Amino acid sequence: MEKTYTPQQIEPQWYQTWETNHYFQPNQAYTQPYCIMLPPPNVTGSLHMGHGFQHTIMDALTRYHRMCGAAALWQPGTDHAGIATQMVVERQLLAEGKKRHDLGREAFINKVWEWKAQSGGMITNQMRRMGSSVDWTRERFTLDPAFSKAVEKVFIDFYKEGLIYRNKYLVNWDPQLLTAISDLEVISTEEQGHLWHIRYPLADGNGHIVVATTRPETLLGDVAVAVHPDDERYKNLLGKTVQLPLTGRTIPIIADGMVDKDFGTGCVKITPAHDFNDYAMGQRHNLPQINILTPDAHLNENTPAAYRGLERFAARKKIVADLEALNLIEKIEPHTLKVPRGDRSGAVIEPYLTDQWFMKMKPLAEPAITAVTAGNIRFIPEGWTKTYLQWLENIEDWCISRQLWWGHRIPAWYDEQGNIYVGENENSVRQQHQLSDAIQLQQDSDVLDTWFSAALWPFATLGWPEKTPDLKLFYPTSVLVTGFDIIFFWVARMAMLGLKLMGEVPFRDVYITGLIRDHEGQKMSKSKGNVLDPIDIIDGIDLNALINKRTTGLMQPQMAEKITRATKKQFPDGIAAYGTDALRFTYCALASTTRDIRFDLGRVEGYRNFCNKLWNAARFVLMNTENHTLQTNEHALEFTLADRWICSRLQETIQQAHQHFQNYRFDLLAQALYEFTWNEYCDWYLELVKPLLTHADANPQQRQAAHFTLVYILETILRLLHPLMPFITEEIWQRIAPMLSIKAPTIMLQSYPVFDAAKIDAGAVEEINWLKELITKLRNLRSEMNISPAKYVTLIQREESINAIQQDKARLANYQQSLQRLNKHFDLINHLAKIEKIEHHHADDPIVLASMTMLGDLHLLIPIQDIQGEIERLNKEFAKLEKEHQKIADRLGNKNYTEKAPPEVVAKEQQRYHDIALSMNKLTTQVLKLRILISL
RNA sequence: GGGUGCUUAGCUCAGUUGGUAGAGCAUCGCCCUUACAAGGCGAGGGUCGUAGGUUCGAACCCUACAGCACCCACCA
Repeated sequence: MEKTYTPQQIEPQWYQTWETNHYFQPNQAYTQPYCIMLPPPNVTGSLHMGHGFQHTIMDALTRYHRMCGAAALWQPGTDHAGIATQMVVERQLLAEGKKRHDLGREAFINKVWEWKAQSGGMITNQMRRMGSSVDWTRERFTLDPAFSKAVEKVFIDFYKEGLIYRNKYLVNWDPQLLTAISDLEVISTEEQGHLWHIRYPLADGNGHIVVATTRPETLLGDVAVAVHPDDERYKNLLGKTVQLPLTGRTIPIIADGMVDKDFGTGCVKITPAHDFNDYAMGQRHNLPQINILTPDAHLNENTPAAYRGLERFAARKKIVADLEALNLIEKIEPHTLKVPRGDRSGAVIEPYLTDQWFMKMKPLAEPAITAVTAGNIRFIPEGWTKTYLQWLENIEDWCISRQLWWGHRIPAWYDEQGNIYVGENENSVRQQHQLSDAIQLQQDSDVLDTWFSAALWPFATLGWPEKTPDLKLFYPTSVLVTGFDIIFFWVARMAMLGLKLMGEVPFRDVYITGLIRDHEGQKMSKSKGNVLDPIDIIDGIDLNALINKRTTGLMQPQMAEKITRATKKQFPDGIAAYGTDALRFTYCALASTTRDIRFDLGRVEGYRNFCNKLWNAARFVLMNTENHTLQTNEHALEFTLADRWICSRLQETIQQAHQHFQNYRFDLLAQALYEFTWNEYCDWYLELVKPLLTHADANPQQRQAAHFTLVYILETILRLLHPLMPFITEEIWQRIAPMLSIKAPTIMLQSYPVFDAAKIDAGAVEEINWLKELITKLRNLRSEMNISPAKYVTLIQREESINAIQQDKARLANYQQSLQRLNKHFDLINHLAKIEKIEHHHADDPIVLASMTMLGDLHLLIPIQDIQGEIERLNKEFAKLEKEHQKIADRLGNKNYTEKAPPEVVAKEQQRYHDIALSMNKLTTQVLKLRILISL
C-alpha cells in the first residue's frame, strides 16, 4: 500500500470496474425488493451541491440494502425540464440574434435535441464521479418514446374521465416567456410600490368616489366599483354609476362582502380580466371581462387609441400623468405590496384570460391525503406531513398546458369550429369520430407542464402501462429522497397519480433532506457567486479557476468584483482535492433533521483526515500481518481482553448502524462509525495490542488472536463504512479480504455486518474500561505535572484496604497475564503510560513525595519535586469535588426528592455522595501529609 | 393574515422515554512514541434565546414573548 492516502489514485478506476461488471443491477435471485427512484435532474443540467447531497444519501441507502441482501434498484434518468431547457436554447439563439419563431417549431426542437446530445452526458458523468450506484442499463428520459406514450395515455384517459378539461380561465401568465404557468411557479416578492387614490366621477355629476389601486393601468379594464354592503359612507351610492376616466365608459357601483372597509378608501375598482379576486367577484355579479393586454403585456385594441401598443409600465406612467392632468389623482401613497413573479423568468406575472388545459385535483387529492393519514406514506422528518396535507386540502385545479415547444405535445386536435378531439394521433382521432378528410384538423400547439410527466416517474420508468415484471417487483418503491422545495411540485403529484393509476402509493417513505447553504447560511446561487461544485471539492480547484467559474455568465456582471473579493477571502489558496469519499462522508455527517445545512469545507477536511486515518490503520494492520499466515480457526486462538472488548464494541456499533439506517439518521450513523473507527479501534485497540505484536517472546496464540482480530475488525469496519465511502473501502478491502480467505470480486456485494449478541462480552468491556480510565488518569496526572511523556516514572500504588488492593492487584495481574509476561514488568501499561515499575505501599507508610490521583480505592502516585505546586493542585481538585458534593447534599436533603424520585435514581445519587466524600477525605489526608513534609 | 422550523461552548451541530450538559473544528499546553504531524496526549471554555408554569427534578413537557429563517394565502 502506498504510504499516503491519495484519493485521486484510488477512486477513478473502481467505478468503471463496478459498472462494467454490472454490480449496480439488482440481483434478480433475491426476492426482497428495494427501490429508489432518482429524482430526474434536468437533462442538460450539471450537478450541484444539493444533488451531491441527495445522491450520496440515496447511494448509501441503495448500497446498504444491496449488502443486506435486497434486489436493490436505484433507477436513474433525466427530465426534459420544459421551460428551463427551452430557455437555455433560446438564450443561445438570442446570442445569434434569433428568436425561436425565426426557426419554426421543428427546427427549434431539433436545436434543443442537439443541445441535449451535446450537454446531456454531463450530469450523468458527474454522478459517476460521486460513486452513485444507479443501474445505468435502465436509464430513462422523460421524452423517451415509451415514456411519452405513457404520458399520452394518461392525458387521453383522464380527458375521457373528465379529469382533464379545457377552459377559458384566468391563469398566471408570464409575459416574457409567453406561457401560462401554474400557481406553484409564481413566487410573490415583497416590493416597494405606490397606492394611487383615483377619483371616479359619479355619472350624475354629484361628486366622485375615490378608489385606491396599486395598478392604475388596469383602470382601462374596470367594469365596476365595489364597496362593502354595510359601509355607511357609500350606502347611498349603491346602484349608481360612475364615469370611468379616460375611457368614456360608465360602470356601476356594486356591493360585495369581500371588500375590506378599512383598506384604502373602502372602494375597489373591479377588473375581472386582470385580477383573481375581481374575476371571482365578476362571476358573482355577472360582470363582463375586458382584456386590455396583449400576450407580451402591451395594451391591446380594447384600450383607447392613446394607450394602444404601450408596454404595461409605460402605460401606467402615462395613465397616471393623464389622470393628474385631469385632476383625478387624490393622492399617491408609498405602499409595499406582494408582486407575483415567474420563478424562471423573474418577470411580473399577469393574471390573464386564456384557453388552457386543467387537471381536476380534488378527486385525486383525497386518496393522497388518506394515504398519508392512514400511514401508507410516511414523511421523515414527520413534520412535513402537515405541509403536505395542508396543501392537498386546499388544492386548486392544475393548469397543465404550457405555450412552449419543448415537451410532450398535447394530444388534442381542433376542427375549424373549435371542436376538440383527443386521441393518440390525427388518424385515430379521425377514425374514432368518423371525420371526413374534408375536415381540417389542427393539433393543439401547447405542451404539457414538465411536472405532468415527472408525476408518472415512479411507474412509467418501470414500463407502465405495460404490466412488466419490474413494475410488479419494484412498485411501490421503498423511499423517495428529495428536498422540501418540491413536495408540492412533485411528491404530492406522484402520490396522487400513483394512487390513481397504480392503485397503490408510489413510495412508502419520503425522506425530506435539508437544503445545502453556504457557510454563512446563504442559499447557493449563481447570481450570489457562492456556488460550490461537488466536483471541485473532489478534484480541487485553484483560486483563479474558481473565480473565473463564479464570475462568467453572470446575469449581473457588476457583481463580478464583489464575488471575486469574497472568493479570494474565503479560499485564498483555492480548494484542495479532498476526494469523493471525504465529500460523501461530509454530506452524511451533515444530514441531521435540520432544514438548513451550512456547508463548511472544514468538515470535508476533517473527514478527509478520517480517510487518511483509516488508510494508515490499514497499513498498520497489513504491515503486522503480511508475513504471517493468518490463523482463522477461532478455536486455536487465545483472545485477550482487548480482543474481546473490541469485538464487543463492534457489535454495538453494528447495531447502531442498522438503527440509524432505519431512521435515516445519517449524521448519527457517520458519527458512530467515525468514533468507533478512530477512537476505539485506532486509539485504543491498536495501541493495546502493539506490545503483543512487537515483542519477540509474546504468547504466539495471543499474537495470532491479535492478528486475526486486527484483520477481522478492519474488514468489518470497511463493510460498515462502504455505503458512505465506497472507494477507499473497496481499495483497502481488496487487500484485507484475501487474508480472511474471502474470495469475492468486490466489497459492494458482500453482506452488511450483522449484529451477533454472542460476541458481546460485558466482562471484557468492564475490564478494559477500567484500564482505560486508569491510563487516562495517569496521562492526566503527567500532563498536569508537566512530566515529559518520554520520561519513565514509578507508579506507587498505595494500599488503603486489603480487599481493594487485592482486587486491583488481581486486575492488574489479569492484564499482565492476558498479555503474557513480556520483557518488562507491566508492559501493557508501560506501553501506554510509560510506567517503569509499580511499587506497593501500605496506607500507613510514611509516604512520599508524590502526586496522587484516584481510581476507586486505588491510589496512583508519581514522585514529584514541587510539593507546594502539588498542594495547590490537590486543593483545586478538592474545591471541584466540594462543589459537586454540596449539590448532591442539597438534593438528598430534599424530602420530596428522596420520597418521589425512583429508588434507583436516589440510590445512585447516594452512592456518588459517598464516593465523593471518600475522595475528599483522601485528598485532605494527602494535603496534610504534604504540608507536614514541607514543614519538616 | 395563517402555518412550520430554528435559538445549546468562539464556530458548525448532536442531545434517544424529563435524572451528573456532549462531539468535531478552533484555542492553549506537552510530544517528530517504529500506521498516520492530514498525527498523539492533555487542558480550558456553556445561567441550553427571555419570562412564567407543570414536576422532587426541565436543554427536553406546557404557555407567552423576542430574534432569525422558510412555506402558504384573493387586502385592491
